[in-house]
Amino acid sequence: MPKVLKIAVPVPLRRTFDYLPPLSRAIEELQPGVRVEVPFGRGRKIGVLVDIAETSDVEVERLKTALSVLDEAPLLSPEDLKLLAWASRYYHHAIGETLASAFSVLLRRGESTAPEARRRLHLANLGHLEADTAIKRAPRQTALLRLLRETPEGLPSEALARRDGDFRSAAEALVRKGLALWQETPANSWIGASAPSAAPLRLNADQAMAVSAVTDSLENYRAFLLEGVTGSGKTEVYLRLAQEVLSRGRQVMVLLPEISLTPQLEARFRARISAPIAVFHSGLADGERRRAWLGLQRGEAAILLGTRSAVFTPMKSPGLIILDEEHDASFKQQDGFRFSARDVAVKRASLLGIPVLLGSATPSLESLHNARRGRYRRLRLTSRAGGAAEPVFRLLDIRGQRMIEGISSRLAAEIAETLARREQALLFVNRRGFAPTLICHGCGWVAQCRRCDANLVIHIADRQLCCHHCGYERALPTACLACGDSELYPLGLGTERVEAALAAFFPEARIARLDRDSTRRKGQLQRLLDDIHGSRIDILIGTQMLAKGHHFPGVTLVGIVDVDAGLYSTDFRAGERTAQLIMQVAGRAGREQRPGAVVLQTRHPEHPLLQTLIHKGYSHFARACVAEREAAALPPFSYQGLWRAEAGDPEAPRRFLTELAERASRMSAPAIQVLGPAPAPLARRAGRFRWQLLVQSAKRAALHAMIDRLLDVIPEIEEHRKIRWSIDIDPVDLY
DNA sequence: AGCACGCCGACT
DNA sequence: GTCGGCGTGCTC
Repeated sequence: MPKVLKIAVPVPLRRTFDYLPPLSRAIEELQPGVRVEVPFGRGRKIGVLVDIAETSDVEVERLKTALSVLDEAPLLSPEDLKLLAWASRYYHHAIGETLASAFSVLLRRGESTAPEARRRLHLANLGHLEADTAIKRAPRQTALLRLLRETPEGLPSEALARRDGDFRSAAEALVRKGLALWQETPANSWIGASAPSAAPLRLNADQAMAVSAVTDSLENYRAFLLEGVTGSGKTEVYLRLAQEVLSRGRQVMVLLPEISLTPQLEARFRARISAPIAVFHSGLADGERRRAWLGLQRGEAAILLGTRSAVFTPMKSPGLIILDEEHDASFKQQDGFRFSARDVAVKRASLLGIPVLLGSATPSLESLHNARRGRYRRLRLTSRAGGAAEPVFRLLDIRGQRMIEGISSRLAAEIAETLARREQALLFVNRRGFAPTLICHGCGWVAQCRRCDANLVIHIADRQLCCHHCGYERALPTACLACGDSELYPLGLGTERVEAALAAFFPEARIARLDRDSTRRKGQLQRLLDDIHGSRIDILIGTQMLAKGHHFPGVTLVGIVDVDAGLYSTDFRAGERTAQLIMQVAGRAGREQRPGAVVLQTRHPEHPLLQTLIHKGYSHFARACVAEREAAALPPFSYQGLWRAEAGDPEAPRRFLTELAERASRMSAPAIQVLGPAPAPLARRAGRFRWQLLVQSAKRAALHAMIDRLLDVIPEIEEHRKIRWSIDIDPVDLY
């Protein structure tokens, strides 16, 4: 029997496939972690060699021979493979797809790792002089020449094939005429490497303590929870540690919840660190992404800056993982491979024997609990660096108050005072659009989405009704679609409506809105942020986007227009999230020397969440919340897996999950609770009916064993083909 | 997931 | 008589 290659093929199947070694390469040279092209079905696929075995469960005559090995040396190290195998098992996700997620797109497609020659097109001396008239009959060449005159650094060759036209032949024509010339750049030259321009800041006692605690354990696995309010100087701690790790010749991985936060952090890292930084941002072309990926894999790039999908990127010699805003739900992937980048980061650090640092002003209850059990070491930054004052919270009881478009007169007065002091105000409204509902005064009809169980949201700017769940859009009707009455009213508040109201209140003020709609186009967010920093904005209205990371030093008043929306929800995590949101929004105020005020409009000023949070602080609130979770045996005191199922047939998902639940109960595992099936929170979305089944246990191993057994019996369930199902481990969105 | 095979309805 | 609907089964 010849040796057998165990290949993870990128298909949604929970097993590897066996192949005979290719004829081209001696088996002794093969190592797990190389990409292998294999015949699969009637096509070919790029898989990853995960193991070399003596025998196969498949008869040898049925085995196909691998076509070729794509890499000289493994692209994934044994530690990478171990991490990915763990993730595949833990999240019950197909091994081939799990492994594929570690590669950049081009490498996944089987393209070469050989560094491509990089060329830039530059203006030749002649090009400076030549009048455009000489080539006026060639509009492409004229346009390109003009572009080259505006870009002294030259144009990369890959930028010539653009969406607005292919300029490659025009480029060659200009080169032939001596107006332009190609310049080669070495493939491994990093655009990122730069001379540091900023000096390190002085550390306060807390920061110094945190830096030394992590430094002391750089040679071992250790998880740290770095707790510090906005402005307490977490970034400075990250920078010091990064420098220390780099000085030991190792790499640093830095993960952030979302891409809009990378430019700020990137700028701070670049100002202080001269080593090459590989940033994974959404604007990266496939080729650039491969270059960054290979730079990290080969150890040419020293720092990785990215979002959750970067957590699996192979690195040659990682020495530290930093994950900022660890409480943020966007670290959890919400479709397909539903992993938590935070939990994967911790696992990766433990497999590598290196420290991981989780930072947050408002740590998740999971992490606080881990700290309390001694699994994480807690590090606290108690004072605001630079001596800025803590914001002052004020509950604004709006019961019986006269409200105009959701704004009480007292809030309006506070905004007026802020503007009079020539300071900035920030208003948080957790919904984009004008109003979440359109209702008919004549008959009570409400505009609903035809395909979802949701109301249509009014968007005044483009005079449309939009479904925020399926993307459905229609023109704003002028009369009721049910009774024809023309008295239609917007119900509820969105950012657009608050913006319009404030524009009427404060006609002189410069008002800006920051939400997904106003920042859709590239560069718009940056422009808005620049305007805020440049004091060209007086009042800023925005959604969640405002709450994350951005610093607004000129803001001294923060208003939360409707805090009650977050207080009463069926999701057991709603309280935690609301508290985090309040603290995060509050963190935008009172930077630098001016104290900030946070005003919360509420009809429930006595609500325990608000009282505890505001008078005793987040830590206190979190402790109370953890106690409640313990009493109710909810996470982090139990572990959950959520089975989601959806189909066009309204009853099929329920029947499917009921069958699954019955099989689970027949398996008689006493440590397991099966809850449901229940309709999903949005029971109908984009025309599909959705149900879910919660599997819960205080014992993690028992939960996973049960899920594995259920996965095995799914093919026996009659309707399993009609249903699109998925399993979500450690779900963060239950309802 | 793809992709083919296969067996029943409306068309050149 | 065919084109094509998507149910079923398989991928080493």
